[in-house]
Amino acid sequence: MSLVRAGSIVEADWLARPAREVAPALIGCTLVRQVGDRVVRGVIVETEAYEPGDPACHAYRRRTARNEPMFGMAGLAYVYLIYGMYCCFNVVTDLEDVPSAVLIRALQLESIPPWLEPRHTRSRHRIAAGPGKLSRALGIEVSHSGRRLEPKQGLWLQHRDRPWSDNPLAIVQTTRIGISRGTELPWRWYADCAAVSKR
DNA sequence: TCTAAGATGGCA
DNA sequence: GCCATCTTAGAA
Repeated sequence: MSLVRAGSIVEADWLARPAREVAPALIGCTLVRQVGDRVVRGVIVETEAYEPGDPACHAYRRRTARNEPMFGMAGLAYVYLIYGMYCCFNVVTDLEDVPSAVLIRALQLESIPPWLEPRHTRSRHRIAAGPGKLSRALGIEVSHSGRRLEPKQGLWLQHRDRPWSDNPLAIVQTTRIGISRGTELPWRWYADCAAVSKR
């Protein structure tokens, strides 16, 4: 693994380990979205891990066209449509052919995305509180699935900034939300703040 | 504060 | 039918 500098871009090799390790490590990192010349940044405050052998993992049964990116190299995006109207954004982790990913569930946004409709910007601190709202806020769609997380794609990750490292929020580990199997696995992490989907 | 149900579409 | 969701309405 390469040396990690505060604020530097997260590279694939840093993500090439089990999702249950990456998920808590991503808390405090920044997700950056660029559309044209407009940039929106948000600190990741809530994550969930999905791994092989985990009945809640999309790749639990078999490899399909939808879950294909989960089998790919670390550092890819895995995005899927849920309940017909929302997208969920995941960061692919671990080695190739080891289907695993981290669901990014909430961000503490640095600024209000200028492209968002006013009706979605009313609850200032909770605009990206929840995976569906997060994807809507950043304009992440299924078409991003399988793409690398890098500036060239307009979507990438940065390591924790110095301010976070100097004064980190407490990280809570608990069970995952919105699933019916694997409910006992404690693979959800969040930083205790208002931007989290649920405490 | 809580529970229930509707919107809406791909997937197994 | 089931969903790694969110919002709104209505009960309590």
